[in-house]
Amino acid sequence: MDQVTRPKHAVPQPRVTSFDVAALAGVSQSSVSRAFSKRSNISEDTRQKIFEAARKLNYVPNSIASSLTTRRSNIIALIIGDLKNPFYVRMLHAFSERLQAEGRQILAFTAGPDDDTDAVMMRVLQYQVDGIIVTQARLSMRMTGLSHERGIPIIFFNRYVPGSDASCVRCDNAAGGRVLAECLLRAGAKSFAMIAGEARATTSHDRISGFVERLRESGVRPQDIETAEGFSTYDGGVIAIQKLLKDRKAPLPDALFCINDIMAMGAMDVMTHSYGLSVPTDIMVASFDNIPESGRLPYQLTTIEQPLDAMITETLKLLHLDDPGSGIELGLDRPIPGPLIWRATIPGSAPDAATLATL
Amino acid sequence: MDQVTRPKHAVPQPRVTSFDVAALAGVSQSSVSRAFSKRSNISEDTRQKIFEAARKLNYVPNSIASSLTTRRSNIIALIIGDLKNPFYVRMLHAFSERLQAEGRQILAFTAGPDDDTDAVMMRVLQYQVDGIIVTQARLSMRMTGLSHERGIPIIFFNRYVPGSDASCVRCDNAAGGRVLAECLLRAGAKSFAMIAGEARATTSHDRISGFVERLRESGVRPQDIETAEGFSTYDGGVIAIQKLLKDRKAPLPDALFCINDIMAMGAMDVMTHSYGLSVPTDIMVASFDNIPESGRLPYQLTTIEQPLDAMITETLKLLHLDDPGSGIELGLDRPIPGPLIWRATIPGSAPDAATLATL
DNA sequence: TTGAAAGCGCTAACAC
DNA sequence: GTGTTAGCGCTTTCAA
Repeated sequence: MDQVTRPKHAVPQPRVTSFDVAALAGVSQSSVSRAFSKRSNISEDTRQKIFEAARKLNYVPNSIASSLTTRRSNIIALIIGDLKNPFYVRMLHAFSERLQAEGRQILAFTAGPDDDTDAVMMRVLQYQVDGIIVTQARLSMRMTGLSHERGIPIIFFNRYVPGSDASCVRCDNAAGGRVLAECLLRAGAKSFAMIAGEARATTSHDRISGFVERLRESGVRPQDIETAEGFSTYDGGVIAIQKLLKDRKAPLPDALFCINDIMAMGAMDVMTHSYGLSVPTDIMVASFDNIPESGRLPYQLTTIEQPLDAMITETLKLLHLDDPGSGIELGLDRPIPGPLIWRATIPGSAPDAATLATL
Repeated sequence: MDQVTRPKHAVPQPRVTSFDVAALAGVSQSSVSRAFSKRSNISEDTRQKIFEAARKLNYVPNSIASSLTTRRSNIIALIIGDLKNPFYVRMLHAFSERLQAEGRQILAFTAGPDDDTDAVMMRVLQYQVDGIIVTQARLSMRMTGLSHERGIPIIFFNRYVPGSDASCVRCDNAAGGRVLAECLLRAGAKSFAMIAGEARATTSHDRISGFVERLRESGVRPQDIETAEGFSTYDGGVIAIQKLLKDRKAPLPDALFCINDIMAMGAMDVMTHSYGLSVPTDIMVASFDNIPESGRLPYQLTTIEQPLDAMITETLKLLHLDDPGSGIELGLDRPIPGPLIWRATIPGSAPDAATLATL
């Protein structure tokens, strides 16, 4: 009775291999292999016989072993910076579902801004992944080269690295910036504040430059455009708006442009709760991403949606997962337009599509 | 000049193997293997010689091949339901960092509530992972059995499956529920509403039962405790509070207990923006998780923190990643107490630790 | 400390 | 359509 109090342990069984299944089914081992692989010459009859034997033995093919011979692991590496921005969470989830549906899985690698990305890449290469998706992190040319030499394609997702030989799939950020500027202008805004992300981030840079470009075209003077940096996080948005508002003598700008929703949320929370400001009455707000949070009651953000599904489709296309022999195209850039999501942070109604198209 | 307009393609190079390195370094292939493996008998001299050759050839050990012989992949499967709740995002990120620091990676598997979890598990087993962490999904006994037979431990994270032979690491939900009840009681609450999660979720069940238990002990009558179900999502919280408040004739309950922060946020947004209610003046709120969002200006939730770091440490301990031969202990349950995070949704100040300890 | 050789479990020619 | 056989790139005895 003593046994009951001791923790129970599982007893590991010897591994069941395709040889065991072959023996039980009375066929050769290679037939077992054929039975479990798509489009291979095997009679339905023996296949069933094999499946039956496999079921009896609880046989599961060893994908590690098969990767070794086929040189395909069906694993895609996803190098992710951090998950503070819900957009990247959505992205991760969507990639995982899409890939899993086609029999592949995501191997997650984290690379913070302070981490040695090259070291992480070496780890990635060890795992013999079929492709690499990089968000937020930056990669040295040496590393992209090593990866490409091995036939492993790299896609920068939502991050454009000028001069890199890795390809890039991203939202058309500059175009979105122009659209948002136009919306604000039409709603009557004359003076502007912007909360940018990290200066090095191309995403931030492109959104800002499209936005400012359109403003300039409409005759807005440089002194009517203020900027603060928000590091693309909620807390960064909070800090940036405080810098903009604290001890302010000048009148409030008419409109605030945040380069992503999460910073807009931080900024709005501060304006609403610490300064008693109303949006859009006191100040209009526009941003980017259309994360799920942006539609919630306290925010109702007018924003440019990142066309996630289209971006993922394009990424998977560039990855050429199904015909690895085709060679890796280098340095492709795929900007995808994102739709305007009109909500409540800009007064009035959305410009019609025709108008926006001419931008 | 025509070439310039054609897309450039990377030319795949033949793979560099340990044999190539051995040849260049003038040693045997097995020495190369030794050089790259921890604690192995090799002179520092030849090791350096080999590293040098490896560097010249850009050699990276093939971990797929090594997994085949060692039967260890250094890959941990993480089966995740969905990422709508930020708590699971934090968890994913924290696991990934902790594992990566010790030379392992996460292979992500998604299993929605409608997916066939057993089919997902078969996929997991193919990849020869060293361990499996399951959140949100439920697993059949057959599958846990198959995994354990293969020597692959399974840990349910933040999910207790009574009777399962897989072990479980979780927050002590019932204790947290009691603490929150006590806080609300001390703040003067006499009537209560609760927003529960899915009925089948043990997490929700335990939090609710601890909460109600304490209420009963203090003489609160059953008719003074209302319940609505919120499916553990933001939108679910919104719907639940609307059901509770719409066409309400009875007076408002004194306090609202939500079994997680994300639903509390949905409920608060509705109460604030649609009903003009103030927290905690009109109604107190308490919840669970301490996700980063819960500390933001519009919420300031008083909540029980899920002790994520401790939970992860315990999970890694139960996984026995470093001594796989030790056998898998079955059916362990590790409830870990979560600290009370006192903010602004309950008036007054927090009960002292001594008081809470006696609960 | 080092090298030779036998696998790990599977796929893919190649014969039959 | 099926079986035989030679690897895939590595780790790990076993001898030297």
